[in-house]
Amino acid sequence: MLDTLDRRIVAALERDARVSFGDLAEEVGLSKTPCWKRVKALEDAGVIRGYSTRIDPAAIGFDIEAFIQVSIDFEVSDAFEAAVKKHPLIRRCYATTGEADYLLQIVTVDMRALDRMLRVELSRLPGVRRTVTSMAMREIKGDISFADAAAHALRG
Amino acid sequence: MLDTLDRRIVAALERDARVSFGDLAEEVGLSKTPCWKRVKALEDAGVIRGYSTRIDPAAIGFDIEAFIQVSIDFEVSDAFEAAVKKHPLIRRCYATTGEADYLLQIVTVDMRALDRMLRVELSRLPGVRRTVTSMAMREIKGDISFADAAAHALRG
DNA sequence: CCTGAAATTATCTTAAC
DNA sequence: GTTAAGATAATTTCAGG
Repeated sequence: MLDTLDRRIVAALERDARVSFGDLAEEVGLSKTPCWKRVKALEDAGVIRGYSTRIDPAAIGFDIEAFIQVSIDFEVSDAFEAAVKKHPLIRRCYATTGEADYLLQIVTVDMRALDRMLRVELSRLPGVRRTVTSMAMREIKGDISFADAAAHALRG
Repeated sequence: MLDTLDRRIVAALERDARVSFGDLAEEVGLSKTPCWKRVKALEDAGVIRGYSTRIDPAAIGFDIEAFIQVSIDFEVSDAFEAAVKKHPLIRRCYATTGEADYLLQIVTVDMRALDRMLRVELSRLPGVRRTVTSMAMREIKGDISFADAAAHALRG
């Protein structure tokens, strides 16, 4: 699995995906060449899936976030999942155990748009039987460092 | 708000945060300098919060993901939230409306670690009264393009 | 598997238009 | 907004520990 140096590299890249190899190497205590090689190896191994940009939803007008538990007819689960992937306001979706079949996280600009999203768009996705909505009032924690998680898992 | 070019820039940066300004400019139909200026402006405006690396949890051994609805004593909500922020296995946390007070997303390496996480660690966080756990069996959709979401919100 | 240096190529950033 | 140019950085290669 990841050794200490890999975890340092991953942690640094999670913090700032655009750090230069020079700075990254210095930060993790390597010289540039092996640092570069490790990053490439992590990319090839699929540990690093890509580099992305964190956008502030509120800064572009998405003031409403909500979680929606969705129960469906499983005969049309493929069509449901395809529709979920296509819908721009559905931020994340997981198939879950428990009372509902899926957990969705969505964004909208306001309550009016949330109403429209639930009443008009979501309810008409393939197979949707029942939805239970919970508003996200505040984000306490956005995304963890998987490098820190890995270090914790090793210890504990 | 964001104009068409800004949205194209954001969409491209969400796909690949390490794209060169040369390629980015070509992709969005600008020359390098105005493209670079727009990116800086988006950073200064807080639209771009930073650049991060997508890690595959499964590739580093985190085979279990779960959502946990947590109800707490609100007198100790600050301590609870501080503990959540510190815990490496808590991936995300939102304060929510509904039956529970918070929704947590956690990762663990296996079921044994999940049991430990729930029974030993989570239950001992400040103020925790009740937890309801749901396993994430499969990720249907990871993270949206906020640029696409913004374009959708404008249209509809 | 590491270091260090050197050469090439690409990219960033600023300045002038 | 464009084009152009100097400063920086990325990437590859190689000799050596």
